[in-house]
Amino acid sequence: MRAGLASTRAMDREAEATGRLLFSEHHILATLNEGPPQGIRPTDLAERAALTKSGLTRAIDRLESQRLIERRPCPADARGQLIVLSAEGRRVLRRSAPEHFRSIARNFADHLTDREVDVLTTALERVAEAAVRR
Amino acid sequence: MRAGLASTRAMDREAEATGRLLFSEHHILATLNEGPPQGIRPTDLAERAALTKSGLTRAIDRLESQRLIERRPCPADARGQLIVLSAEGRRVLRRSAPEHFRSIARNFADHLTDREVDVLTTALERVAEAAVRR
DNA sequence: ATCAACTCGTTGACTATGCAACCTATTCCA
DNA sequence: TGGAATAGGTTGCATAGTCAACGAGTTGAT
Repeated sequence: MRAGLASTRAMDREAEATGRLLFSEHHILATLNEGPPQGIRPTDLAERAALTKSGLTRAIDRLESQRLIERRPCPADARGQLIVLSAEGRRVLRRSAPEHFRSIARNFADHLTDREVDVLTTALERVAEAAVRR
Repeated sequence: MRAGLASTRAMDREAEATGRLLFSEHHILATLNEGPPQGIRPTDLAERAALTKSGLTRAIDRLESQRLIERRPCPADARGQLIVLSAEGRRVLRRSAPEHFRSIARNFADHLTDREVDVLTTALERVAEAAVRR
């Protein structure tokens, strides 16, 4: 927990200072970018960002007000939506990415061996899956 | 990050529901309990809890208002303080601990092999040390 | 076909935490 | 030894996130 909290904070401080996307913002945009072109449902996005539904609503609000994403009605379910990356969002993501990854390296990955990265990835993925499904 | 966020949230929800100490509260009291009897300096405590100075001030405020800890003047440095676990704090910690550890097991450790626990511990400790020192 | 139970996303109210600025005490350099 | 720089802790203000309750839409059992 310490590692996650302290390194996320360090990365966000750097991002703020250089005008880049915050860690969680980058993560949401990247998830959208890698998803299907029609968009992703907020509930799915919440799971992948480890946010609650309401937390995700606020995050979406912020990103939408910056015109980085769009809310679209979901044709398959009138309650739901599809969140889509805007052209501007894609630009900002692309511009942010290189320094974002360097920041992850500096504040996290560079302190680990390749083997440790492998173990962490599979092990924590398992923990996250279990915790999210509750 | 997902694993840490989601499992901490799950544990805090359980703790709230059963009237136990929250994860971070337990961590602070346990750190005090394991430290020297004269107490621990807030700045040290902040590092061990991955909080900023101001975040720790607020956490201390809350625990003090519940009479679980005490602020004492620090004889060696008139600017500083020593935070000490109160008798009541020790009682509450002891009472909270068993279910706290079971909750950690359910929401985290049970999903990992022993080897994974070893790797995570040493690797993430290294990351946390590096991130905290900034 | 109906209606109860559930799901989706939002909102209000609240909490934890961050940063920057501040005051006080300490340290260190000239 | 005097004064600038630094460190310890608190505070004002801002923000992201939580939970519980809600309205609207969907599902499923009878």
